[in-house]
Amino acid sequence: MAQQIEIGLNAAIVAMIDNNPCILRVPGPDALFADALPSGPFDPRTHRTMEIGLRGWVEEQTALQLGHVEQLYTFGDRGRHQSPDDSSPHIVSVGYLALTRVQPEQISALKMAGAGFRDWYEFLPWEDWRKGRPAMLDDEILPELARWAAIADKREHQSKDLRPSNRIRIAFGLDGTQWDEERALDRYELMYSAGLLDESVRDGRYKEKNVKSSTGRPMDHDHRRILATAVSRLRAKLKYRPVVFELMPTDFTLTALQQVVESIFGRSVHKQNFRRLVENAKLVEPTGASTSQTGGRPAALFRFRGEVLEERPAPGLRVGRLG
Amino acid sequence: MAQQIEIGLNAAIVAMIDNNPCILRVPGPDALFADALPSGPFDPRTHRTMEIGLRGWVEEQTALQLGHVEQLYTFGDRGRHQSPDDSSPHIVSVGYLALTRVQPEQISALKMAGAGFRDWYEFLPWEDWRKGRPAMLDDEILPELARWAAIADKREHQSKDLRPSNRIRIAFGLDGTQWDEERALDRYELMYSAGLLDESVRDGRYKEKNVKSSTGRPMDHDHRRILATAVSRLRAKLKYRPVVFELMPTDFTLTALQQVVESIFGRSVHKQNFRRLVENAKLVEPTGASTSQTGGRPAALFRFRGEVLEERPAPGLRVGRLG
DNA sequence: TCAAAAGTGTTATCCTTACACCCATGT
DNA sequence: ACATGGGTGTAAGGATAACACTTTTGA
Repeated sequence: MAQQIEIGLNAAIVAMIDNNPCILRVPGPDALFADALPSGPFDPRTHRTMEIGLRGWVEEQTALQLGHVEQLYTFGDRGRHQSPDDSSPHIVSVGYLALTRVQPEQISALKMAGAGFRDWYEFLPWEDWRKGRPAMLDDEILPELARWAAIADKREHQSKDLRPSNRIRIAFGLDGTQWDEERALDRYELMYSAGLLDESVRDGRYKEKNVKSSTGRPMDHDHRRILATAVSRLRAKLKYRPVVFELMPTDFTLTALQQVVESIFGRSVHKQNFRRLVENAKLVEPTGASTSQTGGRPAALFRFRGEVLEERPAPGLRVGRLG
Repeated sequence: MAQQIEIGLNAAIVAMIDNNPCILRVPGPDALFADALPSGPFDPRTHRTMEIGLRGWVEEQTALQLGHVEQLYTFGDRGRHQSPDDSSPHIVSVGYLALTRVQPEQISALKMAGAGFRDWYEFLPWEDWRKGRPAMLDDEILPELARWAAIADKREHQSKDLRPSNRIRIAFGLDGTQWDEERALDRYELMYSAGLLDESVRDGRYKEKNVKSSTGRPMDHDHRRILATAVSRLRAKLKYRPVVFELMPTDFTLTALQQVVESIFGRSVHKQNFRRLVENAKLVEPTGASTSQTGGRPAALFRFRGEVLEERPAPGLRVGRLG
């Protein structure tokens, strides 16, 4: 009668390494195929809430101190990840985004345990526009998506949802519409549906991948989807909450702050406007010190001015268009 | 080893009745105490995804056609709703927001089954500013919140989160900060923590309610919290997605549209600016007909122009400040 | 003719965007 | 002196917010 289910908690744990956004990966059960996100069960007998449970096993297994933690989405994912030997007992999984800072010695400790941080753009390479529009979009992704859309449009021609070709146009910023970095999840899902990802094949949706070259590293289960959700959410959150600072050292230069923001958004931002924004929002204060580690003129050091949280209701980095 | 858990799906199903936002309520298990949100189990054997499961039992039990459905939040809520006879077996519950249209005959059918729609402001009366600032805020809620904050501030004085008095200031728009209709959830949670709600007492957090008069109808379990989440989410969503139209009849006057938007936001909006907004966004088109049902000059009828979905990436009603 | 609601035209202000130039240090 | 990155001032344009008045019906 009452259906019994097990809950899995999966975390996309983000830290900056050399001003690049990295996520913690562990070897997947099918280790040859793909990485996995760290995950653990939720046991309501030992943890009062799921977030406490998550913090518990993460800090226990990785010795990382988590800062901001945020629930992303819950899915009961039968139909996905049906490996023949279905060793995964949990049917419902809850995805989380977590932010942390990481020290070099922690990195080596993790490495010995087989885990480690990896640049999130290795999993989602089309999301990185910092060096301009990624060539793989026009070379591989968009042509194949267009081919798929032509078929899918017909199949869904009377659905009341948006037709695939339009979803693609909006998600990928085609004809007139512009690229919106927050739509990372939409892009992932379209590529999954169109058979452009290793996961599309693994889940039995396609016989073979519809594109020859790499479309980023795959992950176990839905983990890459969770990562795409985390990327979308973090990119959106930055604009109205000062969460970036949980990824920064206590003292930093404005350029370093800008680089971190750019690396998360996957695009460059306008230097002066960025600075004015940070200044007007009173998000930081000068420490008084400066550093000449950067080459060129020494840069003033700043720290996060935590009091903004108590002053303004939504202090974020509402960065504008391309820089 | 593997902890077995049951999943409950709870839906805040919203429909407009006489231009007021109403939610579907059913008699709670503890029927004398409070209403409940409709809820049902998730059985992965019969439903591929949780959303399909939800649509399934809702349409089966209520004969309502759901439009937009959106997951809100998942909580593993031990510690809440510990009724002495804990007859509720599920420990994890997933909250959903769903929009629907309802006909008079459906209302009577539901009434016979003991269910029915109720104005959501009966549950959250402090959220309705359409007739000005609700008196209960200054009469009851804010004084008691201030008293609680004085104590709670001390207890949490070294927490790195915001102190309660500041969370109150931001959530309720005190000194300089202005009321933000999207913070309905924050407000609910603060009132719950401060012992202002019947739920605070029922859950054993307080011996008695800290305020004599009514602070809105209580609900079972976390259901009023889910409702507050739904209100927040719908208010936010309206601004960047044209979901209002799922709550409107196919043909409507611009004033009716404005009233629906106002009733959801719980505040009035500026008439001309609202109209210009709707017009500029090309969200509607005239049907050609007009109605004189409204008293006064007949009003032109409009319908939703569904093509905007295919044209603009984020077509919503970015309504501005107070009208 | 008057009440009640529909419907329109215009201006001030601020925020976003874009532009180009000067400054301080290490080599 | 020159390369490198740090740091600033200012103006154009568009979106937002605020304003008050005219029009068409039913009673």
